[in-house]
Amino acid sequence: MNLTPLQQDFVLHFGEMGSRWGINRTVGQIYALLFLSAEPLNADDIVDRLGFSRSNVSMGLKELQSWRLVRLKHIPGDRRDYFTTPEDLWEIVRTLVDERKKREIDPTLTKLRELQMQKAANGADAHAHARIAELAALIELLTGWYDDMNTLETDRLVQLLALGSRVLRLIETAGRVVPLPQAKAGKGRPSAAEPTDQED
Amino acid sequence: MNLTPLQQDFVLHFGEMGSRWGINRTVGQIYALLFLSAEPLNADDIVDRLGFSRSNVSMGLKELQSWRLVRLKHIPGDRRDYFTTPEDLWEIVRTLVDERKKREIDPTLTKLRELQMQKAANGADAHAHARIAELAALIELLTGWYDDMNTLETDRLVQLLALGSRVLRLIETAGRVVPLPQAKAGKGRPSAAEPTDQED
DNA sequence: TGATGATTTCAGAAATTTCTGAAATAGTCG
DNA sequence: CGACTATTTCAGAAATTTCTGAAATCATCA
Repeated sequence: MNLTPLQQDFVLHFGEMGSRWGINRTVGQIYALLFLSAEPLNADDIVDRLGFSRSNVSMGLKELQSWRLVRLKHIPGDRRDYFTTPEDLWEIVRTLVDERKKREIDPTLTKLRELQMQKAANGADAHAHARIAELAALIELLTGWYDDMNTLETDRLVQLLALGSRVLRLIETAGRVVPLPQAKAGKGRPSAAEPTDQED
Repeated sequence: MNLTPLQQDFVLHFGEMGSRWGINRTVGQIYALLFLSAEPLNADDIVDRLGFSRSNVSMGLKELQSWRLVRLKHIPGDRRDYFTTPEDLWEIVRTLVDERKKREIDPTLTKLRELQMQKAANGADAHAHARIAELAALIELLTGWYDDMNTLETDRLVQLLALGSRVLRLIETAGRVVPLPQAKAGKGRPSAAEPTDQED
């Protein structure tokens, strides 16, 4: 390895963590290396620094490209492909969440809707059907929220995140001026059907 | 398998998806089965319905317990352990996110802080240090937001999620009455940086 | 077109994870 | 205590995933 101690430490950590996420060690290390690197790297650079086989690096880069997490660059007069991560960290986060949602959530939501269709003719499976409906509603609420937040500009998003639960107080203030729309819960506990401007 | 078609379809799907999440097929199927089941099941019930070996079910249940995703119940006059999932779906979601945060995010945040400490005496690794600081700030923003939201009651949380980005409009309304605190961004890039000569 | 070099593919090797049956352990009751 | 049942542990088998080197493909340039 041809890395500074800082780089090495970071890269090894991401290799380890990679397996807790759905990605393998190689891919994690390649991404970590690219993430820290000030300038684009080509596949052989990565081979030199991480010591994986050329083909493994090739596959790792392909995997990262399928996640849309790396950018391909070209250096004039050099035929090789160079890779970087996006400069903007928020772009990385958005891509990561989008892809994970697409791979890990959307198929399940599709399946749940499909299962909801096959309503048993008799009243069998009542409990299972109820549970599935509840789960589908909850996932729809969460993904709907995410899709909505994802339309915001980063600056706005960061403002909102930094506010955290304090938004509630502000909303209540606003609620005294503008009437609030009623939240439609995901079959959420028969408790709340009352006015929104309650205090705690 | 001693399952209705609905159960079977659901259980098999969760087995498949399990591997996209960090959990294996067995554990996914066991959880799916418990999730749909109207009454608690013991280990042998699970063996009967899913056809795994007894020891595999034992390990799967242990794994689910380590995630705090199942509840242990006892039936009077029966020595065996019975398992259920929490009735309240939101409790499941909260536990899931908490555990994933603990296993997948927190160790990285710790590592990043540690790396930030070892500031190189000379100005070496400047870019890497900058990138690490940026990443740490972003993760802190996100986990801070999460911890904050997690203190809310479910009803409140659902209201907020259902509102989505419309909170912004309400906040602006409030902002005309109460001055808003300024959000402190995670070193968040002045949005559109320089153009990149990337390709697809 | 052919030479050169970059990149990908792919079959099998290596490593890792999952799963099983058998044995060990733990707990309860008479 | 001893018989009985429930549960866990664990070494090795089976399955899956990752990794490699060799060969094939692709692209560029003279």
